[in-house]
Amino acid sequence: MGGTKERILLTALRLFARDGYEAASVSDIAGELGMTKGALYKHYRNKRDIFESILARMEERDAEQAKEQNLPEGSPDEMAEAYAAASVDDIVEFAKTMFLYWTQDEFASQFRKMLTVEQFRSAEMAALYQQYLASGPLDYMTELFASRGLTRAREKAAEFYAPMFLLYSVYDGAEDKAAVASLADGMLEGMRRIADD
Amino acid sequence: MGGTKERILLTALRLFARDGYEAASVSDIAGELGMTKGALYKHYRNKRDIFESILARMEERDAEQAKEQNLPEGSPDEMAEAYAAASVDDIVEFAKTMFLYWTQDEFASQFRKMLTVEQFRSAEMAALYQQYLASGPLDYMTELFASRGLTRAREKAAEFYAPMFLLYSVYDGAEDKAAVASLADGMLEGMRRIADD
DNA sequence: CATTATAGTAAACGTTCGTTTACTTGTCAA
DNA sequence: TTGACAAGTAAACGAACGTTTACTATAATG
Repeated sequence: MGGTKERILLTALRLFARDGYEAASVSDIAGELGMTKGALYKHYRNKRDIFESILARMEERDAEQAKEQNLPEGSPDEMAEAYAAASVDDIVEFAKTMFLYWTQDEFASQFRKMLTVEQFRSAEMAALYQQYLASGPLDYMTELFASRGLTRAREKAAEFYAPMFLLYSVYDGAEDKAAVASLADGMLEGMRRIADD
Repeated sequence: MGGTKERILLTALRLFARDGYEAASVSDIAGELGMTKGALYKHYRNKRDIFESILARMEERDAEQAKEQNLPEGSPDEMAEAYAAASVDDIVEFAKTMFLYWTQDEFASQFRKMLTVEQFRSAEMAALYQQYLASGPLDYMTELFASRGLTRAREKAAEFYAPMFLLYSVYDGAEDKAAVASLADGMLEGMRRIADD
């Protein structure tokens, strides 16, 4: 008894992220793990089952991570309180953590790529992509700024989040990934002045 | 003799953008066009030939578009001259045109989505994605600001281009696309102050 | 009018797909 | 020691894949 089921999950995620769900075959996944495809079916009912386990895993991780941050995921009332209490430094720190999470964390990084390549295939995938990576974080940061009573909250949120979002893509294509990471860090440092108007 | 070859190209692009190259089948493409897959082979040698015709088409369009703008694509010397001559208003206008192009123009919009979903499959696709949509435009705008003698050119370029880049994705997932387009317009208007430091 | 080219169909080719089946092995509990 | 279970293999299944072939209808050309 080993972490075979886990290894299947991670390998499938990596191939789904690179090739897309349809183009990544069950044989490919099994081949990468040095086993035959028949063995996969001892651990998952079918290919779709692996995919949905990945989505479920991300949901778990997301819930855990929200608990570790003090920035909340709870009821509207709780959120409003925590928003108002958040300093600009808190927000910058939150953004840095978020960038490192989606670029450095192996699972999150591959999951982000998978959502990127699957987003146009169904309304469900489009919604998840928006929620995790596009309008979701943007709306979140808009609330963050609005609750602090700042004007032009939406524009500020975009000015704040957009560079991070762009740097995800630049990071993915970069040879020197460390350089992009430090560029992102410097950029976020510079962001502290956005809220000072 | 009709525009059958052209209709195949556009339909294939739409399906490659939605499903990815591998997952979009020759039968799917033919089915959308109300013909059998055998007919496709009277116009293209094989599936890959359709894909490469799409890439070639984008290259043509890109060259034409560069000619229509007065912002150049030529030798380093020409570029430096034109950069220095470009006013901030020119840059804002260029950015607006660019946003409309990648969201409203049918071919460009689908091509952008196709690159997005194919970018992790090969180094060639990764390079094209970077060139057309990520580090390419970012480097271009960095040069634009640097040639005008502005400090922090890279940061300014990112502040300028990043919101556009984010809004591509928000636009794709939006129900009210007109609202996102006008948000983008307002945001670019606000960008005129970036260069005033 | 006969011929040639074009653009289509229908069917078949060999390969790969996701999935199932029959069988083998090792481990561990009764 | 035996028997059940877990985790693997190899082979087969039908369906779908990209591609090729043989054939048909239509229209332009000598």
